[in-house]
Amino acid sequence: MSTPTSPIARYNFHETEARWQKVWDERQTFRAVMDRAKPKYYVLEMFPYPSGRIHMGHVRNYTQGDVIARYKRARGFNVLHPMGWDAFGLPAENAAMEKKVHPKKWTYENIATMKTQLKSMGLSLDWSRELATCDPSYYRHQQKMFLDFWNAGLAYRKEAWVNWDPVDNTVLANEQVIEGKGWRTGAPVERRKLTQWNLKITHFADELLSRLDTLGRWPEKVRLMQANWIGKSRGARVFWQLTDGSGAASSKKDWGKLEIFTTRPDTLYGASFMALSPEHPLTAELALKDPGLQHFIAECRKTGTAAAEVETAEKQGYKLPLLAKHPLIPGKTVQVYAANFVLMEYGTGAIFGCPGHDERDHEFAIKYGLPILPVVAPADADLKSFSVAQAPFIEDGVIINSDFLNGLGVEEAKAKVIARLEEMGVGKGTTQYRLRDWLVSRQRYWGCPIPAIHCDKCGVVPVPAKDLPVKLPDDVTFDKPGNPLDRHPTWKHVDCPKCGGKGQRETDTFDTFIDSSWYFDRFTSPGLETAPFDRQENEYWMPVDQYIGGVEHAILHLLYSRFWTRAMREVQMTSRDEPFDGLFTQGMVCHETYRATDGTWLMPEEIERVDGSKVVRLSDRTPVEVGRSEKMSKSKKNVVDPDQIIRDYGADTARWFMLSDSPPERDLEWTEAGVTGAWRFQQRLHRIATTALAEVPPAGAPKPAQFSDAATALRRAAHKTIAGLTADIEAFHFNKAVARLYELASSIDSAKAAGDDSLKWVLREALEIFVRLIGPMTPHLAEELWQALGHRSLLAEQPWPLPEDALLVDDTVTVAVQLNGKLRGTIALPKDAPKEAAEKAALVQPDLVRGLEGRTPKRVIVVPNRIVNIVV
RNA sequence: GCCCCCGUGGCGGAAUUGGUAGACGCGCCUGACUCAAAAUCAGGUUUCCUCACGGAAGUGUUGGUUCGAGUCCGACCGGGGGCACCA
Repeated sequence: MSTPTSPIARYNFHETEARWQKVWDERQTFRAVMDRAKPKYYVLEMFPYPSGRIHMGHVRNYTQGDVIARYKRARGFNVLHPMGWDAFGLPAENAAMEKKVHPKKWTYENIATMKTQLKSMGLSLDWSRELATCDPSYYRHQQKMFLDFWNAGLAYRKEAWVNWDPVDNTVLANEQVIEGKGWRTGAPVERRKLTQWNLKITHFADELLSRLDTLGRWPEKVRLMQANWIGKSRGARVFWQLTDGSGAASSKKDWGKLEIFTTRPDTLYGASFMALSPEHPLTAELALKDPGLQHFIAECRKTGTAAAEVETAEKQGYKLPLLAKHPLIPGKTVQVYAANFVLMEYGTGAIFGCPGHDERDHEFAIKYGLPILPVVAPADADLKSFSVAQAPFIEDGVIINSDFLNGLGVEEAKAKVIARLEEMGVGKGTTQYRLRDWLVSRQRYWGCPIPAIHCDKCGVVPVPAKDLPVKLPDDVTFDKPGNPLDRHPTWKHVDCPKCGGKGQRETDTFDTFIDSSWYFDRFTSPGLETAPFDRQENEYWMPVDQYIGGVEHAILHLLYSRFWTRAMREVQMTSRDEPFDGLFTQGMVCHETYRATDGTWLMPEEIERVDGSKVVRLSDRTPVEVGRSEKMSKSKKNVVDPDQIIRDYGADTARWFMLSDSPPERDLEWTEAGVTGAWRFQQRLHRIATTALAEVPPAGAPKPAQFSDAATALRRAAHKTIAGLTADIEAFHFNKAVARLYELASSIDSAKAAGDDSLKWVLREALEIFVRLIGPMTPHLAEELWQALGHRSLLAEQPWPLPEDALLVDDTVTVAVQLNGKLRGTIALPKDAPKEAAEKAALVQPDLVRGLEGRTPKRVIVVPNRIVNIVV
């Protein structure tokens, strides 16, 4: 990579960028102070994990946020734009094991490095509010909130089958298992039965779902993903009386009622079997005396949860010595099975099988030779030939073979059967959610300690508030796998706060997603020791007006944060429901991949393009295979270091490139050509401005009474750019904003003022507008030019320019003339010319006349200021 | 399997409510400057026919609605994302 240089390139970005960063810093330009007289605007980008160095994804994310922050500041808002560190997490522990460096040291060193890097980008951040989640002054409040939630019944311990990541040696929340694999390690998760801490996110399931509709400034896609994740289903619980089906006449045991959940109570008359989850308590009870069942349960457990395995896994059942009495058909009983496809975590862990109208039940019934009765038929079906023997019918239709439901539609039948079940006391209409409670225990060291103490006598006891924070011990070892806290010689041994007897600290730590579920609240009062935040400050600044981050957090982080806010509301810490008013999800930064002949991946700087198309390896000139553009990742080496780009081209160039061309929500391809293009434009701008400056009148020169045509044209261009660009920034159309700025730059560049004094004045006006408009995007260059224009103030503190409305509309418009909808030519008309005039002018347009070939128009359609269509 | 999004020049992408398709940038071509190169500046650049004027076709394919479709509707093809034995 080489820096393009030229004798004309006088703009020294190195010196300039450092100088203005220092000025902003010293003058605390971006410090946010509560001021009720001013409207506030809270801009936040998802805070980084301090992994070592910033990457291009950060550069893109923070550039976008900074454009908004600087723009809103110019619009008169009191802007809060803070930065912090999502500092707990496994990579720190992995580094400890691999590099023998303490996680704390590793983390804080990374923070220092990355802070320097972020500062070199010239971001308008209020660094006085910086926080790190691994700091006890942060997590003490988190521990306190957890105790409050616990007290309010929102946190609890439960033994359950959980997802275990065998590589990271910890449990994972449901949201952290992607296609049956751990979200970080990609290792297939294992099932383990453990007692773990959970947060009751399901308590808010309905609200988390219904409130999505009110998040108007969130991407539709994210709301949809959350809605699917919460997964609301309407249906019924139905109670089936169990009886002994073993054939033993003497058995008198009362097996009680089996509760099942179904979304299709309308198909109850088609029931042919019952199925229990292998993990269902009743299955376990029966297994005690049945080695065959024990074996079956063990086999089911072996099958992984990976998508591929589940897809191919055959339906397996184990016949239990039980029959279930049909709640609606007197005298009818069906066989009860344990079945591998029934999930314990959903509904009641038990189902009724209706093979006629469910694919899984159908497959099961075929395998075990169970009856398949149709109870729903298509409205137009011939009932004599209609059959579900080959395949289930799962669409809407008309109920048949179902007594009092016959003839009804599916939805009507559902309502009617639920009413009947409730009447008879054998069922109940219910709503079921797919969402599970949030499992927050992690068997790891580098996280926030869970403030609980286990006592043999008192059970699990909360750590008293006065003893917070429960600090992580520093003296831990990483020489063995497992949780260093658990094997620490002294840390966990404490007295029970309740009885004073011997107790043991909880050695699990919190899921780090808790840390990021309230940091935006902490930014409103970062130094406060007595509480997570000051209520007044919090109510002034929150909610976040614009949140920006990757779509990969569409469910995890965003859903957890929405939950945490509600949990805080439940314990009267806030009255707010939602933390993020506006959300924008930015695309990834991609780059081509390169492979050497031996198959190894190559870094972009290890290759060279020859003759435009051929690519060779720099070191030995061997050919290189160019792969498609993919997300920058260390494993494929297609990464470009932001530091190097900023060093070679400057922060403004990096920022400008990030905003150009690609719409911000889409993936961006990083190319060398694109960067040099952005760099050249910075140089060109500086040249255009300094050249024009030689001609323009001084700042504050009186406005001319009259403008020449050329001057008016440039004024129009400049003022239209203000209006267009303002709308573009509001709509996150940064690529279009950039295109407008290119156009205005060209207009300024081509304006030749020689002898035209009004144009000279306009040249200054246009330059001033231009410099203000690029301020949010390339702040250093803008500040430099602002000063060159003769201002002593800081551009960062200047208001946004407003367009003169009169200059936004043209006197004449170009109207297209069409013949049968095809363009023939154009005519110039005064704006808002009457329809008759437009029609008259169009009918004599030469290209149209030729196209008409003497035919008479049948009809003429006139769209004012746009089009005249002549139909023959 | 279910749900959702997207297909526009060589490339990234523009295109209010249906109303002049290809803004702007990159790349490429030609020219100017230069001993030369780089940089810079000027012009050109959807395809086909034509010296030109001009004309024809054209937004994944296909059918439809309309005076008029990149935009709306149907079917299909291709790419991407989410969920996934959720009863």
